[in-house]
Amino acid sequence: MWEDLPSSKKNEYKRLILAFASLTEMFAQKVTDNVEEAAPIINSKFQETAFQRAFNAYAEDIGNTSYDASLEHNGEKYLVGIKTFGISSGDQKVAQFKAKHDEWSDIIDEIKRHANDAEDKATVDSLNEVLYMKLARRIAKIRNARIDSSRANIKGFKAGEDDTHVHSVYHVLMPSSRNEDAKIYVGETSYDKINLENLSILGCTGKKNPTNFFFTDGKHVYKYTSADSQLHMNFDNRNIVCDEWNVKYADDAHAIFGKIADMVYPKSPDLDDNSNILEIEDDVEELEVEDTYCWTIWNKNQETELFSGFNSFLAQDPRWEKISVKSE
DNA sequence: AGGCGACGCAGACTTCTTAT
DNA sequence: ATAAGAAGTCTGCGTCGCCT
Repeated sequence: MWEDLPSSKKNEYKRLILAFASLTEMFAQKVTDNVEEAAPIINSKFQETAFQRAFNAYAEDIGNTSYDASLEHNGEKYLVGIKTFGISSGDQKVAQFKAKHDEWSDIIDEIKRHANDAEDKATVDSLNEVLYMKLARRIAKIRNARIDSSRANIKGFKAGEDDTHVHSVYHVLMPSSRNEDAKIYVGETSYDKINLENLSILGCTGKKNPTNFFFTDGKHVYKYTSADSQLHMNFDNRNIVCDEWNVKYADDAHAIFGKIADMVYPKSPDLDDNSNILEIEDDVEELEVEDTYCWTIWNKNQETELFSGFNSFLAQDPRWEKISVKSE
């Protein structure tokens, strides 16, 4: 998809994303002295709207659909899953099956029991191979059903089941890590149904976690973690890069936010106008005085001085002469 | 050898939407 | 109205490797 999209739109997208990233200083928690060390910030919600705006795409992430956006270009239709994660991060969550947690708990329990007797990871894997496959098939079926229903519900255009001009892709932005040159990598990989015909089990993630395991359909490597019923996918980050943007950090991100504040909440001239403030005050309901207290502030000779500790600053004011004359 | 930081995993939390 | 499910995000903790 990416290489086929018009560069003018890609540039607009890039501009928006880099604008946000340039303000990283304001979001980086741990790098205060040297901003250059920070990893560029991408906000995923911002990314979604920026993408939709730049490419005139339709927002699809309504009602828990699998795809975030859809767009059409030169007769080709794209269903797009949008993600952000660090260039050196690991597997990403792609789906969740909480509703199936109870239904699958028997299988999970059995996997655990097998693992208890096992000496090492290899034994866990071989003892559970069949169960892993059983789960993997169920996971794949549900995942595929969701993708199908999302396709059917696509609002942007009619996507026929056998339409060869419909492509589904993951479009991801991957910020560089800390202490690297600040960059954002654009990545793209296929977002297809899991191929049920070609499933193979790669084994558990570790001897201690027998209920979490890897499997593959030949196209992608998936991982299922039973505790939260989450399906993860390996995006092979470095190998799906199709573009690379250099990020420049703003000299004074703070000031930029200040300007935004001024634009959105302009200092109203009305508020500097006293009469207006009086008007506002008039709107406030008059409070009824229930009790009053007063006390005298006198000096050690029990005399009240013209200037006490509370208003002594007035004595220094050259205007006091005039004021005191007037009041007399 | 020991201390420290980076990293990755697992799982919990948040937000939104839909089902009941 | 309320609960439950889905996706997205955050965080604690263990591990590993590097530096002293």
